[in-house]
Amino acid sequence: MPKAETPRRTGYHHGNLREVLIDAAVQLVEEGGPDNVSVREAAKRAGVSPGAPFRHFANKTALMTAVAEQAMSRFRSEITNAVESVATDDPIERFAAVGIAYLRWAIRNPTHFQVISTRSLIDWDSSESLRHDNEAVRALVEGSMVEAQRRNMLRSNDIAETQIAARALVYGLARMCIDGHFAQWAVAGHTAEQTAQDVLKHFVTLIGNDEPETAKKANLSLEHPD
Amino acid sequence: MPKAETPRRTGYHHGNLREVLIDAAVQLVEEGGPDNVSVREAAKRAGVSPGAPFRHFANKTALMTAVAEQAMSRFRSEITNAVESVATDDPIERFAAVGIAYLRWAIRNPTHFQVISTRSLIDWDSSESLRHDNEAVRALVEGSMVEAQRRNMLRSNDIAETQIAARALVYGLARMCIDGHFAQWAVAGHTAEQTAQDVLKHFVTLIGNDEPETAKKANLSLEHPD
DNA sequence: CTGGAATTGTAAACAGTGATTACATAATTC
DNA sequence: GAATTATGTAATCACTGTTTACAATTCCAG
Repeated sequence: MPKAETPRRTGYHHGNLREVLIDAAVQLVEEGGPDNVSVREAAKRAGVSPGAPFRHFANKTALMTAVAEQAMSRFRSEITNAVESVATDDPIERFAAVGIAYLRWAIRNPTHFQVISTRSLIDWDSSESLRHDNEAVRALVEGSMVEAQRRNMLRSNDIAETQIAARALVYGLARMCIDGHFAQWAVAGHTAEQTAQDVLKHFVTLIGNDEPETAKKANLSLEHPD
Repeated sequence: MPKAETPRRTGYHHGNLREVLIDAAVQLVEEGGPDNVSVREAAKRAGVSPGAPFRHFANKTALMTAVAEQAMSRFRSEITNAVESVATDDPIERFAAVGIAYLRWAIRNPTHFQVISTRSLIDWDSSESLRHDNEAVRALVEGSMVEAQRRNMLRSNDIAETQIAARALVYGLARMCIDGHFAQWAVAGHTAEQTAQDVLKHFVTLIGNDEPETAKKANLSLEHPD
């Protein structure tokens, strides 16, 4: 990732400070998680005095919210791209694609996922863009769910509950990974990402109307998931 | 809750400082979440100098770990009590009881649930008691799962994946509540706790071998769960 | 008992934090 | 070109976790 932080105009005024501060904060998040971010360090990396950031962000939370907006935008892109590049129009497969892309991004960008999902770090309500991107993902899930029901592909007709269950499952898997509840998984030969995908697919067959394929006896040799 | 903080021996030595500090930290967690805890404030409330706590805890994380141990112990108690007071020996009902007790505790003690589930706050690996209590809950789930499979009550034979899905679902529901992903739920007439329970029961019927009761059309009128 | 050792408190300091204020400089606009 | 506005600096405040040197207390062996 080439940093877009060429401080074009040199001199007293930075000319680009807002974006450079966000970039610095992103970098700090990547280096050591959300707790590693400090306004002062971001200012230092931008080559500016400790008070300068407060001309562009009301407080630290506002800076973190800007970081979250950027992360959320990429998160959404990855998911929408994934579901658009799915060949079939089978709604359940499309739903699975959303979940897989979701988990993939969360597990590969754990610190950023933490930023967008931990509401105490950011000012969720004040950000139009955050709500908008989040709603887009939610609508994607709901759309495939409704279509699946229309085609009578679901086991239960209560798609509201199925949908919440789906979101909770995916969110739970993602957070269990980033919160470190899965220490043993990698050891067992499967990566966290692979395991999470398997569990998601398992769930997808559970909600489906078809009888599940005669249960694979290969027990995945997952021993003691936390 | 009567505080157990009568500083028995007055004078230079406190005599009870370790426990009083934990109590103060617990109080601070209840007042404003984990971020509201500061070692100095805990010391002040214990009537002691800012450096004193470090005679009993190597660092702030160690103090938070002690808080987590207390919370985890109560969390486990509530769950084991709930499952023991379940009349039937139906393993699926017992499994559901675990999940319901889990969600009940998490939603009613959100800040403490945050402490025990956010690994960056505590030193999970160093605490025998945390791992022990956690393992007890996990074993409870696994036990009912294995028994359910033995009685051929499960739709899938892959109980490893079903079990992880169950944990992820419950953890996801709990965290979505405490992370504030459910703002609208309470508005819709149902409490978060009730909704989470419904979704859990929905999941339980999904993993079961029986055909689900002809889908309740009452759509819960949940509009836009985040 | 007594006296040294271990325990557990204090006081002061350090570096780091978010945030505010008064002020200076640069860019913008009339 | 002058006034206004935007955006930087420097200094400062209150607060944080943590460490250090020191003092008071308790404990245990002789």
